[in-house]
Amino acid sequence: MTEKEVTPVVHPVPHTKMLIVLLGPTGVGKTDLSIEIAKHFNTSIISCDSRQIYREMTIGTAVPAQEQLAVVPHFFIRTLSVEEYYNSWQFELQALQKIRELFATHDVVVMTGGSMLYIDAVCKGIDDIPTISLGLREELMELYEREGLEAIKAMLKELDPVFYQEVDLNNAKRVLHAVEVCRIAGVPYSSLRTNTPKDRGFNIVRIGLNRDREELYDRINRRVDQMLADGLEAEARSLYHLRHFNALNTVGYKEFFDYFDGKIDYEEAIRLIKRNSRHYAKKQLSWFLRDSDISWFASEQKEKIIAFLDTVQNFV
RNA sequence: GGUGGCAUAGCUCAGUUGGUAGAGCAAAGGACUGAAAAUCCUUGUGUCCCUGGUUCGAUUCCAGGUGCUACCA
Repeated sequence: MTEKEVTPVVHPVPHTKMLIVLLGPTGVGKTDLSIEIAKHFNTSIISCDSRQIYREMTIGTAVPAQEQLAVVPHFFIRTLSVEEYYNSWQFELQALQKIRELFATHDVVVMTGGSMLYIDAVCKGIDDIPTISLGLREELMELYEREGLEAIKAMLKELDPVFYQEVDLNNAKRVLHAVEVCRIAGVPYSSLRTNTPKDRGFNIVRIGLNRDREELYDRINRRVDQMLADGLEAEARSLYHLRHFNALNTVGYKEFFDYFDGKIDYEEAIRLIKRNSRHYAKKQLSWFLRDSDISWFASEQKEKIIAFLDTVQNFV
């Protein structure tokens, strides 16, 4: 306490544990490297992937192979059914709990994946917001379908004029969600948004993996061809009856559903799966690149990355 | 070899009755806190094949060349 009087700045408790977050666009090569890193530090892997978490989807989500999963313990892979509701906040809670559990016996834990919001949820935290009831969601959805976005916008303007100014008013999902929160919480959504990262009590090192754009796209295209050879169409067909679940609003499946419905032909479905995967990769890069806390490496710099992580750990 | 057609964005092509151009696809950039592989926004890309000629002005008309293509030999 006397030290505090000398230095007015309160020093955070030195963290002795380190979470390595390996991130990057889809198809860049995160899976292989994450296993190497986990082996190097003799630890486990937290998967941070909003689709690999569903057990019914395997081919289309590029889940690590059985052999790879056997090398290092993986968590949050194929643990949920596509019929279950899930969101980034739940992931934040569960992943954090698992990470802390692992820290009891490990100094380092590896997290890898490409789900941007899920990564941020774990690293920075998501604001406390009451859980939305499915009843309200349906009620507002109905209103939206009956009276259009204008009606929902008008509600938001009334409930939360501050957020109304900030939000992308063309984005129905955002507007709808804000109204949901206001209705459930009884206060404006904007008043619940703190925009302050939470301290996790451990160090976080974020490694961004990237590679030449053309090469990345080529890998993505070829990976889709491999998925097709592995039976993606049959997998999609087996999930067709569950297509209305949000989990199946996923690249690789939704295009096949349109094909099954006769809306597009087979060639078009394949073309769209490839294109949408490329667009997804681009979108991920947009999100990650604006984050100045990420240390970027080219995908082939494996030794350099591990050396970098060793240095960071020794510093810790 | 002969005759015709074509040559414009990364691709497929449209167009300019002569005033340096536009669609689709591909692509690029961005937003994002409880649906996120979701959802939403923005953007164009150019020696109009080359060289001459006519013209105030040619991507457009004319001639020659080159390339591709079709048919005939």
